[in-house]
Amino acid sequence: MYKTHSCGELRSEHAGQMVELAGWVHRQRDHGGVTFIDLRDRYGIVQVVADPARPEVGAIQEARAEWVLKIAGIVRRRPAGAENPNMATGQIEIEATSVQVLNQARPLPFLVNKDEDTDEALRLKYRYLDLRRERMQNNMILRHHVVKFIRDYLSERGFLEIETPMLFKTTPEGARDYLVPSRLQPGMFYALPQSPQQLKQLLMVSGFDRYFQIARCLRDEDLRGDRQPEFTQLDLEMSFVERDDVLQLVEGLFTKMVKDILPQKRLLASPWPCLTYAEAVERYGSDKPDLRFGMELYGLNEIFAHTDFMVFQNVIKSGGVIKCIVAPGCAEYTRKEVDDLTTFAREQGAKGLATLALAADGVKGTAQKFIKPEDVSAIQARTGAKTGDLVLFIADSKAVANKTLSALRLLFRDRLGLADPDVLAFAWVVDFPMFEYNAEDQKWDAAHHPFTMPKMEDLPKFETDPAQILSDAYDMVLNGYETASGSIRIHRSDIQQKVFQLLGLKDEEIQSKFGHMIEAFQFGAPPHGGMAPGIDRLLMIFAGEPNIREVIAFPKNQAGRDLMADAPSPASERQLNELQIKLDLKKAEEPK
RNA sequence: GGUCCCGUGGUGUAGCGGUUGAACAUGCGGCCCUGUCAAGGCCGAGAUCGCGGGUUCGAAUCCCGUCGGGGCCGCCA
Repeated sequence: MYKTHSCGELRSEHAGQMVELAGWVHRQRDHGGVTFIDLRDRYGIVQVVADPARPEVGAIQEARAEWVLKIAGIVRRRPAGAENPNMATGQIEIEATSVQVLNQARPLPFLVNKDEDTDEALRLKYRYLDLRRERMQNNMILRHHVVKFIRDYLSERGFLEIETPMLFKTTPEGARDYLVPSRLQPGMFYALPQSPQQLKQLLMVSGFDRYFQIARCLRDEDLRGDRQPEFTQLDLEMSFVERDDVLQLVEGLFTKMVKDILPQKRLLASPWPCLTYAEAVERYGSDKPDLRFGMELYGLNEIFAHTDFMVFQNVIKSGGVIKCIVAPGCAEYTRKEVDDLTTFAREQGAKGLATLALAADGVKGTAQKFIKPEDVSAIQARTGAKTGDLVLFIADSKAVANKTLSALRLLFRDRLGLADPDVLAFAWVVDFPMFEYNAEDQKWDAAHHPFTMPKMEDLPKFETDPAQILSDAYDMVLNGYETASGSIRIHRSDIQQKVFQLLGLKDEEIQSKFGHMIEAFQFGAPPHGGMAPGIDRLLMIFAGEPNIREVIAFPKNQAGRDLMADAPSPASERQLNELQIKLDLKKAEEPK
């Protein structure tokens, strides 16, 4: 070993000990006759001091930031008055007896001893340096603690961790698959798993009634701040359980996790709130509401039932809704600020935005002249809007009104600082619809996935009104993010057939794509269900990071590229030949 | 596929039509300095303002295109 101790562990009680340390030069302070180095490893930082005139420690003066040193020396209490209360090791220092340079370092492309904003492309290109920063080290350490907690918690409760294949089968439903060509079966393709969904259900058929896996999932869709093409889920599944058994287990897991490893965070409520999908969408316009603040949506169709305002009238006539939110203290918004909100609303799909400003010197706003004074009073009574507030109306289809007002609600959350960053507002959203109609393809899609159990009492609606069928699907939401999704699964092959048929799959297709599932369910499949919390997204929220990349060691950028290794990259002629693949690139650029 | 924003020494920013021979901080190099901890002092090097084209007497600054990066919509069972 190069070292007897870590840089972070030394304290007053080590005083007098001979120690050896190895680490990176965090900072160097050269005073001529005495030179200090802050030596860093992942456990912390300790001050090393030496007189560079002595040859055996002379290297302390040559050393530059991020050089790798081995230090031998004596731990001693710092002289009175020279202690540093801001450092964990600030009571002591190492009086070096030997300073050995293990490796030099070129000046870095950016400073790692400072948490300075740096172009993210540069950070990603030199990710291994970026990961030296305290912020990223902390994120990786937190990630380890979270995953370890999960493994311990579930193991103690009888869960088995079982691995499932990365090379599996493409499925017609859901996200776009990453395909992997087969060399041994030319022209055939594996798919990388979007999740181990089918495999974990088959493990239930095998009798592993409590399974989990820290599973990598891959989806070839466009990226977002909270979405990477490969991400990690806690995949778990249980047999002989009902919905609330799964919810209780997961709620218990995260409640204890927060208590044990996130002491700086507070749960909004325990037990967690539970909303139905319908309720969440009605009150917050979203199936993943941020419950850390109010600012709920209000439906105003009754108040405007007999309005003269043509825009509102027409929307009501055509079956749409008029809903509003109240932005507290925003009545004095300027024309430009309101225009910007309107632009924002349009970007979300709304046709426009009407406002009512309850200013101190009277009611103003774009809708003022269309809204009767008694209706203003009715709106205030309904929403609690006070003088000084700005009421924002969207008149549109239910879906557009909800989506737009939900986006506006989050805009005001950030603008007005309405949400406490130290609060974790976990909540359940349950009773999702089973199917959604896909107008573009004129067919029904599974809202969650096709293995989700419809509510038994809704089974007759398969023939009459699929839109009204609810399912035993549920989401865990946290601070406005969907952080887990799950369901009770279908374990009867007849119901599974029915679902596939409604989704428009032909019998041959069902057989070729999902025959193994249907068949498995005929060999004694137990009732089962589970869910899959997204580890990266949870960590992003736990760490207070603005995007998911900050909690992933080597993430992709928005274009799905790894800027460090420069992936993806072209395959060689030979590789393609072995796979019997010919490229047919439509867009000009040939790979070089 | 669409849309918006960003791109100035190694890094982070300022400058946004002409006293700017592009400024400041930090980093880098040299010298001085025995107690600092974002050490300090002095000196120095370092950017043709992502790239290409245009407008103009004059462009880092305005316009168009392009490349790179980010946010959002679509997409994400």
